[in-house]
Amino acid sequence: MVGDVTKTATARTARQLPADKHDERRRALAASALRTLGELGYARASLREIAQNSEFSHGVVHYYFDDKLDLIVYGVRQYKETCVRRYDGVVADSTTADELADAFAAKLVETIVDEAPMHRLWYDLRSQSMFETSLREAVLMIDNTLKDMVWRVVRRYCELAGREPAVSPATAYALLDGLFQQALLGHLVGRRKSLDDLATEVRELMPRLVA
Amino acid sequence: MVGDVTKTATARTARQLPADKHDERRRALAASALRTLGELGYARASLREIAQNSEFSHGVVHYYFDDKLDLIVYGVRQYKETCVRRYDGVVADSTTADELADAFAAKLVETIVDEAPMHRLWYDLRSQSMFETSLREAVLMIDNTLKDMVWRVVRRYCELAGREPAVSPATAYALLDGLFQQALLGHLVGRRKSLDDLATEVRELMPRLVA
DNA sequence: GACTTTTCTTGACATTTGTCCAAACGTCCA
DNA sequence: TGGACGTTTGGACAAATGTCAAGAAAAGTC
Repeated sequence: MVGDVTKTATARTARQLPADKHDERRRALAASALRTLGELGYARASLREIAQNSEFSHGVVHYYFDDKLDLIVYGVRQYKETCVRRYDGVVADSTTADELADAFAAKLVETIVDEAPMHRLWYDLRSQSMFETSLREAVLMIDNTLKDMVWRVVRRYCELAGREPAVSPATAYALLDGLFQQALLGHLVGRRKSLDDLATEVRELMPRLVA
Repeated sequence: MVGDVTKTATARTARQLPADKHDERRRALAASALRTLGELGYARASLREIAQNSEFSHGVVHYYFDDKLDLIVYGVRQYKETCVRRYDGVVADSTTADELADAFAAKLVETIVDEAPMHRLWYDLRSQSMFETSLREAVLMIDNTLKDMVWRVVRRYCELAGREPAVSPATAYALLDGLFQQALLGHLVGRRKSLDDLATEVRELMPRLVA
Protein backbone atom coordinates (compact mmCIF):
# COMPACT_ATOMS: atom_id res chain seq x y z
CA MET A 1 0.00 0.00 0.00
CA VAL A 2 2.75 2.39 0.95
CA GLY A 3 4.46 1.40 -2.28
CA ASP A 4 1.46 2.50 -4.27
CA VAL A 5 1.53 5.88 -2.68
CA THR A 6 5.18 6.51 -3.34
CA LYS A 7 4.80 5.47 -6.92
CA THR A 8 1.82 7.65 -7.65
CA ALA A 9 2.96 10.54 -5.55
CA THR A 10 5.16 11.59 -8.43
CA ALA A 11 2.10 12.58 -10.45
CA ARG A 12 1.34 16.29 -10.61
CA THR A 13 -1.94 15.89 -8.80
CA ALA A 14 -1.30 13.38 -6.08
CA ARG A 15 -3.37 10.25 -6.56
CA GLN A 16 -5.04 8.64 -3.63
CA LEU A 17 -5.88 5.18 -2.48
CA PRO A 18 -9.26 4.01 -3.82
CA ALA A 19 -10.90 4.07 -0.43
CA ASP A 20 -9.69 7.59 0.20
CA LYS A 21 -10.76 8.79 -3.18
CA HIS A 22 -14.16 7.25 -2.73
CA ASP A 23 -14.52 9.01 0.57
CA GLU A 24 -13.28 12.29 -0.78
CA ARG A 25 -15.86 12.18 -3.54
CA ARG A 26 -18.55 11.55 -0.97
CA ARG A 27 -17.34 14.51 1.00
CA ALA A 28 -17.20 16.80 -2.02
CA LEU A 29 -20.63 15.73 -3.15
CA ALA A 30 -22.07 16.16 0.34
CA ALA A 31 -20.46 19.57 0.72
CA SER A 32 -21.94 20.66 -2.57
CA ALA A 33 -25.30 19.30 -1.51
CA LEU A 34 -25.14 21.29 1.72
CA ARG A 35 -24.51 24.48 -0.18
CA THR A 36 -27.55 23.94 -2.37
CA LEU A 37 -29.67 22.80 0.56
CA GLY A 38 -28.67 25.93 2.43
CA GLU A 39 -29.98 28.02 -0.44
CA LEU A 40 -33.17 26.16 -1.30
CA GLY A 41 -34.07 24.23 1.82
CA TYR A 42 -34.84 20.56 2.23
CA ALA A 43 -38.13 20.65 0.37
CA ARG A 44 -37.04 22.31 -2.84
CA ALA A 45 -33.51 21.05 -3.28
CA SER A 46 -33.68 18.28 -5.85
CA LEU A 47 -30.87 15.91 -6.65
CA ARG A 48 -30.55 17.46 -10.08
CA GLU A 49 -30.23 20.93 -8.63
CA ILE A 50 -27.70 19.68 -6.12
CA ALA A 51 -25.68 17.99 -8.85
CA GLN A 52 -25.90 21.00 -11.12
CA ASN A 53 -24.28 23.16 -8.47
CA SER A 54 -21.46 20.65 -8.25
CA GLU A 55 -18.91 19.33 -10.67
CA PHE A 56 -20.78 16.05 -11.06
CA SER A 57 -23.70 14.85 -13.09
CA HIS A 58 -26.98 13.97 -11.46
CA GLY A 59 -26.55 10.24 -11.97
CA VAL A 60 -23.42 9.98 -9.87
CA VAL A 61 -25.29 10.54 -6.65
CA HIS A 62 -26.56 6.99 -6.63
CA TYR A 63 -23.10 5.66 -7.13
CA TYR A 64 -21.91 7.20 -3.89
CA PHE A 65 -25.11 7.27 -1.89
CA ASP A 66 -28.05 4.95 -1.49
CA ASP A 67 -30.62 7.65 -1.96
CA LYS A 68 -31.38 11.29 -1.33
CA LEU A 69 -31.76 10.90 2.40
CA ASP A 70 -28.48 9.06 2.69
CA LEU A 71 -26.75 11.97 0.98
CA ILE A 72 -28.36 14.57 3.18
CA VAL A 73 -27.78 12.74 6.44
CA TYR A 74 -24.15 12.19 5.50
CA GLY A 75 -23.80 15.87 4.68
CA VAL A 76 -25.40 17.03 7.88
CA ARG A 77 -23.21 14.74 9.96
CA GLN A 78 -20.22 16.18 8.16
CA TYR A 79 -21.38 19.71 8.84
CA LYS A 80 -21.68 19.00 12.52
CA GLU A 81 -17.95 18.39 12.74
CA THR A 82 -17.23 21.91 11.59
CA CYS A 83 -19.69 23.27 14.12
CA VAL A 84 -18.71 21.48 17.21
CA ARG A 85 -15.44 23.22 18.00
CA ARG A 86 -16.50 26.69 16.92
CA TYR A 87 -16.62 28.14 20.42
CA ASP A 88 -13.67 26.33 21.90
CA GLY A 89 -11.48 29.31 21.16
CA VAL A 90 -13.50 31.74 23.21
CA VAL A 91 -13.57 29.24 26.06
CA ALA A 92 -9.81 28.82 26.00
CA ASP A 93 -8.90 32.46 25.56
CA SER A 94 -11.21 34.22 27.98
CA THR A 95 -9.85 34.97 31.43
CA THR A 96 -12.92 36.46 33.09
CA ALA A 97 -16.59 35.59 33.04
CA ASP A 98 -17.58 38.86 31.43
CA GLU A 99 -14.92 38.50 28.80
CA LEU A 100 -16.19 35.03 27.99
CA ALA A 101 -19.77 36.24 27.73
CA ASP A 102 -18.73 39.04 25.40
CA ALA A 103 -16.63 36.78 23.21
CA PHE A 104 -19.32 34.13 23.09
CA ALA A 105 -21.98 36.64 22.13
CA ALA A 106 -19.74 38.08 19.44
CA LYS A 107 -19.02 34.64 18.07
CA LEU A 108 -22.71 33.79 17.88
CA VAL A 109 -23.33 36.95 15.92
CA GLU A 110 -20.41 36.17 13.63
CA THR A 111 -21.83 32.70 13.04
CA ILE A 112 -25.11 34.13 11.82
CA VAL A 113 -23.40 36.61 9.56
CA ASP A 114 -21.07 34.04 8.03
CA GLU A 115 -23.24 30.96 7.89
CA ALA A 116 -26.86 31.91 7.87
CA PRO A 117 -27.78 29.49 5.06
CA MET A 118 -26.22 26.60 6.92
CA HIS A 119 -28.13 27.34 10.07
CA ARG A 120 -31.48 27.81 8.46
CA LEU A 121 -30.86 24.43 6.89
CA TRP A 122 -30.20 23.02 10.32
CA TYR A 123 -33.50 24.34 11.64
CA ASP A 124 -35.22 23.10 8.54
CA LEU A 125 -33.89 19.59 9.04
CA ARG A 126 -34.68 19.59 12.72
CA SER A 127 -38.25 20.49 11.85
CA GLN A 128 -38.34 17.80 9.18
CA SER A 129 -37.20 15.26 11.74
CA MET A 130 -40.43 15.90 13.60
CA PHE A 131 -42.20 14.33 10.60
CA GLU A 132 -39.63 12.06 9.00
CA THR A 133 -38.33 9.40 11.35
CA SER A 134 -35.40 8.62 9.07
CA LEU A 135 -33.87 11.96 9.97
CA ARG A 136 -34.30 11.69 13.70
CA GLU A 137 -31.22 9.73 14.60
CA ALA A 138 -28.87 12.14 12.88
CA VAL A 139 -30.73 15.20 14.15
CA LEU A 140 -30.77 14.04 17.74
CA MET A 141 -27.09 13.26 17.56
CA ILE A 142 -26.26 16.71 16.29
CA ASP A 143 -28.58 18.33 18.80
CA ASN A 144 -26.69 16.55 21.54
CA THR A 145 -23.40 17.69 20.14
CA LEU A 146 -24.59 21.28 20.08
CA LYS A 147 -25.85 20.91 23.62
CA ASP A 148 -22.41 19.74 24.73
CA MET A 149 -20.81 22.61 22.88
CA VAL A 150 -23.00 25.14 24.65
CA TRP A 151 -22.42 23.45 27.96
CA ARG A 152 -18.65 23.76 27.68
CA VAL A 153 -19.16 27.51 27.38
CA VAL A 154 -21.59 27.73 30.26
CA ARG A 155 -19.52 25.53 32.53
CA ARG A 156 -16.42 27.61 31.88
CA TYR A 157 -18.41 30.76 32.48
CA CYS A 158 -19.45 29.43 35.85
CA GLU A 159 -15.89 28.46 36.70
CA LEU A 160 -14.65 31.94 35.89
CA ALA A 161 -17.48 33.44 37.91
CA GLY A 162 -16.70 31.14 40.83
CA ARG A 163 -20.29 29.90 40.91
CA GLU A 164 -22.23 26.75 40.16
CA PRO A 165 -24.45 26.34 37.11
CA ALA A 166 -28.09 26.89 37.93
CA VAL A 167 -29.54 25.07 34.97
CA SER A 168 -29.07 21.75 33.22
CA PRO A 169 -27.13 21.43 29.97
CA ALA A 170 -30.38 20.77 28.11
CA THR A 171 -31.97 23.91 29.53
CA ALA A 172 -28.98 26.10 28.76
CA TYR A 173 -28.95 24.83 25.21
CA ALA A 174 -32.68 25.30 24.71
CA LEU A 175 -32.58 28.87 26.00
CA LEU A 176 -29.61 29.92 23.90
CA ASP A 177 -30.96 28.12 20.89
CA GLY A 178 -34.21 30.02 21.24
CA LEU A 179 -32.36 33.33 21.19
CA PHE A 180 -30.19 32.22 18.30
CA GLN A 181 -33.10 31.06 16.21
CA GLN A 182 -35.02 34.29 16.64
CA ALA A 183 -31.92 36.28 15.77
CA LEU A 184 -31.35 34.19 12.65
CA LEU A 185 -34.91 34.69 11.52
CA GLY A 186 -34.69 38.39 12.20
CA HIS A 187 -31.41 38.61 10.32
CA LEU A 188 -32.82 36.79 7.31
CA VAL A 189 -35.84 39.05 7.07
CA GLY A 190 -33.56 42.06 7.22
CA ARG A 191 -34.25 43.28 10.72
CA ARG A 192 -31.30 45.50 11.41
CA LYS A 193 -31.22 45.31 15.19
CA SER A 194 -31.45 41.55 15.17
CA LEU A 195 -27.76 40.80 15.66
CA ASP A 196 -27.14 43.52 18.20
CA ASP A 197 -30.14 42.33 20.14
CA LEU A 198 -28.76 38.81 20.16
CA ALA A 199 -25.47 39.98 21.62
CA THR A 200 -27.25 41.94 24.33
CA GLU A 201 -29.61 39.10 25.14
CA VAL A 202 -26.80 36.58 25.46
CA ARG A 203 -24.82 38.86 27.75
CA GLU A 204 -27.90 39.33 29.89
CA LEU A 205 -28.76 35.65 29.92
CA MET A 206 -25.40 34.27 30.96
CA PRO A 207 -25.46 35.67 34.53
CA ARG A 208 -28.91 34.12 34.98
CA LEU A 209 -27.56 30.66 34.24
CA VAL A 210 -25.43 30.63 37.40
CA ALA A 211 -26.62 30.00 40.94
CA MET B 1 -80.22 42.16 2.02
CA VAL B 2 -81.85 41.92 5.40
CA GLY B 3 -84.97 40.70 3.64
CA ASP B 4 -83.05 37.80 2.17
CA VAL B 5 -81.96 36.67 5.56
CA THR B 6 -85.42 36.67 7.08
CA LYS B 7 -86.75 34.71 4.15
CA THR B 8 -84.18 31.95 4.34
CA ALA B 9 -83.96 31.85 8.11
CA THR B 10 -87.04 29.67 8.23
CA ALA B 11 -85.15 26.72 6.71
CA ARG B 12 -84.11 23.96 9.13
CA THR B 13 -80.43 24.46 8.50
CA ALA B 14 -80.08 28.17 8.38
CA ARG B 15 -78.84 29.28 5.01
CA GLN B 16 -76.16 31.88 4.88
CA LEU B 17 -75.37 34.78 2.70
CA PRO B 18 -73.19 33.73 -0.22
CA ALA B 19 -70.20 35.53 1.16
CA ASP B 20 -70.53 33.69 4.45
CA LYS B 21 -70.87 30.34 2.82
CA HIS B 22 -67.89 31.01 0.63
CA ASP B 23 -65.92 31.91 3.70
CA GLU B 24 -67.09 28.88 5.60
CA ARG B 25 -65.92 26.62 2.81
CA ARG B 26 -62.57 28.30 2.84
CA ARG B 27 -62.37 27.72 6.56
CA ALA B 28 -63.34 24.08 6.30
CA LEU B 29 -60.88 23.49 3.51
CA ALA B 30 -58.11 25.27 5.37
CA ALA B 31 -58.84 23.37 8.57
CA SER B 32 -58.64 20.11 6.68
CA ALA B 33 -55.42 21.22 5.06
CA LEU B 34 -53.95 22.02 8.46
CA ARG B 35 -54.72 18.53 9.70
CA THR B 36 -52.95 16.93 6.76
CA LEU B 37 -50.07 19.38 6.97
CA GLY B 38 -49.71 18.55 10.63
CA GLU B 39 -49.32 14.90 9.75
CA LEU B 40 -47.09 15.14 6.70
CA GLY B 41 -45.36 18.49 6.97
CA TYR B 42 -45.11 21.26 4.45
CA ALA B 43 -42.85 19.40 2.05
CA ARG B 44 -44.83 16.21 1.61
CA ALA B 45 -48.40 17.41 1.87
CA SER B 46 -49.71 17.63 -1.68
CA LEU B 47 -52.95 19.28 -2.68
CA ARG B 48 -54.36 15.89 -3.64
CA GLU B 49 -53.51 14.44 -0.26
CA ILE B 50 -54.99 17.45 1.46
CA ALA B 51 -58.19 17.17 -0.57
CA GLN B 52 -58.39 13.42 -0.04
CA ASN B 53 -58.44 13.91 3.72
CA SER B 54 -61.30 16.34 3.29
CA GLU B 55 -64.79 16.09 1.90
CA PHE B 56 -63.78 17.87 -1.28
CA SER B 57 -62.12 16.91 -4.51
CA HIS B 58 -58.66 18.10 -5.39
CA GLY B 59 -59.84 20.55 -8.03
CA VAL B 60 -61.92 22.60 -5.62
CA VAL B 61 -58.86 24.07 -4.02
CA HIS B 62 -58.35 26.41 -6.94
CA TYR B 63 -61.90 27.54 -6.74
CA TYR B 64 -61.41 28.86 -3.23
CA PHE B 65 -57.72 29.64 -3.23
CA ASP B 66 -55.30 31.10 -5.73
CA ASP B 67 -52.71 28.42 -5.20
CA LYS B 68 -51.17 26.11 -2.66
CA LEU B 69 -49.41 28.84 -0.76
CA ASP B 70 -52.56 30.90 -0.52
CA LEU B 71 -54.32 27.93 1.07
CA ILE B 72 -51.56 27.29 3.56
CA VAL B 73 -51.10 30.90 4.57
CA TYR B 74 -54.83 31.26 5.08
CA GLY B 75 -54.87 28.14 7.19
CA VAL B 76 -51.96 29.20 9.32
CA ARG B 77 -53.48 32.61 9.94
CA GLN B 78 -56.65 30.85 10.99
CA TYR B 79 -54.76 28.57 13.33
CA LYS B 80 -53.17 31.55 15.02
CA GLU B 81 -56.54 32.72 16.23
CA THR B 82 -57.07 29.52 18.18
CA CYS B 83 -53.62 29.86 19.69
CA VAL B 84 -53.57 33.39 20.81
CA ARG B 85 -55.92 33.22 23.77
CA ARG B 86 -54.81 29.82 25.02
CA TYR B 87 -53.08 31.11 28.11
CA ASP B 88 -55.45 33.91 29.01
CA GLY B 89 -57.22 31.63 31.44
CA VAL B 90 -54.18 30.92 33.54
CA VAL B 91 -53.39 34.64 33.58
CA ALA B 92 -56.88 35.52 34.77
CA ASP B 93 -57.27 32.76 37.33
CA SER B 94 -53.94 32.75 39.10
CA THR B 95 -53.66 34.76 42.28
CA THR B 96 -49.97 34.31 43.09
CA ALA B 97 -46.83 34.31 41.02
CA ASP B 98 -46.04 30.69 41.83
CA GLU B 99 -49.54 29.60 41.02
CA LEU B 100 -49.31 31.35 37.67
CA ALA B 101 -45.97 29.72 36.90
CA ASP B 102 -47.37 26.30 37.75
CA ALA B 103 -50.50 26.78 35.70
CA PHE B 104 -48.57 28.18 32.77
CA ALA B 105 -46.13 25.26 32.80
CA ALA B 106 -49.00 22.78 32.99
CA LYS B 107 -50.77 24.46 30.10
CA LEU B 108 -47.65 24.34 27.95
CA VAL B 109 -47.34 20.62 28.62
CA GLU B 110 -51.00 20.13 27.82
CA THR B 111 -50.56 21.98 24.56
CA ILE B 112 -47.83 19.61 23.45
CA VAL B 113 -49.87 16.57 24.39
CA ASP B 114 -53.01 17.76 22.63
CA GLU B 115 -51.62 19.52 19.62
CA ALA B 116 -48.19 18.22 18.79
CA PRO B 117 -48.89 17.91 15.04
CA MET B 118 -50.04 21.51 14.87
CA HIS B 119 -46.96 22.79 16.58
CA ARG B 120 -44.49 20.82 14.56
CA LEU B 121 -46.21 22.29 11.54
CA TRP B 122 -45.68 25.72 12.97
CA TYR B 123 -41.96 25.13 13.39
CA ASP B 124 -41.85 23.64 9.94
CA LEU B 125 -43.43 26.70 8.42
CA ARG B 126 -41.26 29.08 10.37
CA SER B 127 -38.23 27.25 9.03
CA GLN B 128 -39.65 27.36 5.52
CA SER B 129 -40.10 31.09 5.84
CA MET B 130 -36.33 31.37 6.15
CA PHE B 131 -36.19 30.18 2.54
CA GLU B 132 -39.51 31.17 1.02
CA THR B 133 -40.19 34.86 1.20
CA SER B 134 -43.87 34.37 0.42
CA LEU B 135 -44.34 32.83 3.85
CA ARG B 136 -42.52 35.47 5.81
CA GLU B 137 -45.27 38.00 6.26
CA ALA B 138 -47.67 35.49 7.77
CA VAL B 139 -44.98 33.84 9.87
CA LEU B 140 -43.71 37.11 11.31
CA MET B 141 -47.23 38.16 12.13
CA ILE B 142 -47.91 34.96 14.01
CA ASP B 143 -44.56 35.10 15.74
CA ASN B 144 -45.46 38.54 16.99
CA THR B 145 -48.81 37.30 18.20
CA LEU B 146 -47.15 34.50 20.12
CA LYS B 147 -44.68 36.95 21.56
CA ASP B 148 -47.52 39.12 22.82
CA MET B 149 -49.23 36.05 24.25
CA VAL B 150 -46.13 35.09 26.19
CA TRP B 151 -45.61 38.62 27.32
CA ARG B 152 -49.07 38.82 28.87
CA VAL B 153 -48.12 35.85 31.02
CA VAL B 154 -44.73 37.23 31.98
CA ARG B 155 -46.07 40.68 32.72
CA ARG B 156 -48.77 39.29 34.96
CA TYR B 157 -46.22 37.07 36.67
CA CYS B 158 -44.15 40.13 37.45
CA GLU B 159 -47.18 42.00 38.75
CA LEU B 160 -48.07 39.17 41.11
CA ALA B 161 -44.45 38.97 42.24
CA GLY B 162 -44.38 42.71 42.80
CA ARG B 163 -41.31 43.07 40.59
CA GLU B 164 -40.38 44.53 37.22
CA PRO B 165 -39.66 42.40 34.16
CA ALA B 166 -35.95 41.94 33.59
CA VAL B 167 -36.14 41.02 29.94
CA SER B 168 -37.79 42.30 26.80
CA PRO B 169 -40.90 40.65 25.35
CA ALA B 170 -38.81 39.33 22.46
CA THR B 171 -36.30 37.77 24.82
CA ALA B 172 -38.95 36.19 27.00
CA TYR B 173 -40.59 34.69 23.96
CA ALA B 174 -37.34 33.40 22.49
CA LEU B 175 -36.33 31.72 25.74
CA LEU B 176 -39.67 30.04 26.33
CA ASP B 177 -39.95 29.07 22.70
CA GLY B 178 -36.56 27.41 22.91
CA LEU B 179 -37.71 25.31 25.85
CA PHE B 180 -41.00 24.50 24.17
CA GLN B 181 -39.40 23.45 20.93
CA GLN B 182 -36.96 21.10 22.61
CA ALA B 183 -39.77 19.60 24.64
CA LEU B 184 -41.87 19.09 21.53
CA LEU B 185 -39.02 17.36 19.73
CA GLY B 186 -38.34 15.20 22.75
CA HIS B 187 -42.00 14.33 23.03
CA LEU B 188 -42.24 13.37 19.37
CA VAL B 189 -39.23 11.08 19.55
CA GLY B 190 -40.73 9.38 22.58
CA ARG B 191 -38.52 10.76 25.31
CA ARG B 192 -40.55 10.13 28.43
CA LYS B 193 -39.14 12.82 30.67
CA SER B 194 -39.56 15.47 28.03
CA LEU B 195 -42.81 16.96 29.29
CA ASP B 196 -41.90 16.81 32.96
CA ASP B 197 -38.63 18.49 32.15
CA LEU B 198 -40.45 21.26 30.34
CA ALA B 199 -42.64 21.96 33.36
CA THR B 200 -39.63 22.07 35.65
CA GLU B 201 -37.65 24.26 33.28
CA VAL B 202 -40.46 26.75 32.90
CA ARG B 203 -40.97 27.00 36.65
CA GLU B 204 -37.25 27.60 37.07
CA LEU B 205 -37.08 30.12 34.27
CA MET B 206 -39.92 32.37 35.31
CA PRO B 207 -38.23 33.78 38.45
CA ARG B 208 -35.20 34.62 36.32
CA LEU B 209 -37.28 36.83 34.06
CA VAL B 210 -37.93 39.33 36.84
CA ALA B 211 -35.56 41.98 38.13
C1' DG C 1 -90.44 24.91 -14.69
C1' DA C 2 -86.78 27.30 -17.32
C1' DC C 3 -83.03 30.44 -16.82
C1' DT C 4 -78.77 31.96 -14.75
C1' DT C 5 -75.18 31.63 -11.38
C1' DT C 6 -72.52 29.29 -8.20
C1' DT C 7 -70.24 25.23 -6.86
C1' DC C 8 -67.96 21.02 -7.65
C1' DT C 9 -65.92 16.87 -10.30
C1' DT C 10 -63.16 14.81 -13.38
C1' DG C 11 -59.69 14.32 -16.43
C1' DA C 12 -55.82 16.31 -18.77
C1' DC C 13 -51.48 19.03 -19.12
C1' DA C 14 -46.69 20.06 -18.55
C1' DT C 15 -43.05 19.71 -15.14
C1' DT C 16 -40.38 17.91 -11.86
C1' DT C 17 -38.90 14.30 -9.05
C1' DG C 18 -36.12 10.03 -7.41
C1' DT C 19 -34.33 6.18 -9.30
C1' DC C 20 -32.20 3.11 -12.38
C1' DC C 21 -29.35 1.53 -16.36
C1' DA C 22 -26.66 0.77 -20.43
C1' DA C 23 -22.95 2.52 -22.46
C1' DA C 24 -18.72 5.39 -22.49
C1' DC C 25 -14.64 6.75 -20.19
C1' DG C 26 -10.36 6.38 -17.80
C1' DT C 27 -6.90 4.02 -15.15
C1' DC C 28 -4.16 0.29 -13.93
C1' DC C 29 -2.00 -4.33 -14.17
C1' DA C 30 -0.76 -8.59 -16.96
C1' DT D 1 -1.95 -4.17 -26.35
C1' DG D 2 -5.77 -5.79 -24.15
C1' DG D 3 -8.77 -6.73 -20.71
C1' DA D 4 -10.62 -5.83 -16.04
C1' DC D 5 -12.27 -2.68 -13.00
C1' DG D 6 -13.89 1.52 -10.92
C1' DT D 7 -16.03 5.72 -12.32
C1' DT D 8 -18.98 8.83 -14.83
C1' DT D 9 -22.35 10.20 -18.07
C1' DG D 10 -26.70 11.17 -19.97
C1' DG D 11 -30.93 9.41 -21.02
C1' DA D 12 -35.18 6.83 -19.86
C1' DC D 13 -38.95 5.80 -16.82
C1' DA D 14 -42.75 5.83 -13.71
C1' DA D 15 -44.72 8.33 -10.22
C1' DA D 16 -46.18 12.54 -8.26
C1' DT D 17 -47.22 17.41 -8.42
C1' DG D 18 -49.49 22.16 -9.19
C1' DT D 19 -52.44 24.01 -12.26
C1' DC D 20 -56.15 24.49 -15.30
C1' DA D 21 -60.46 23.90 -18.02
C1' DA D 22 -64.73 21.83 -19.63
C1' DG D 23 -68.63 20.26 -18.24
C1' DA D 24 -71.83 18.13 -14.61
C1' DA D 25 -74.40 19.13 -10.62
C1' DA D 26 -76.60 22.01 -7.41
C1' DA D 27 -78.51 26.28 -5.81
C1' DG D 28 -80.78 30.34 -6.53
C1' DT D 29 -83.93 33.40 -9.21
C1' DC D 30 -87.67 34.77 -11.92
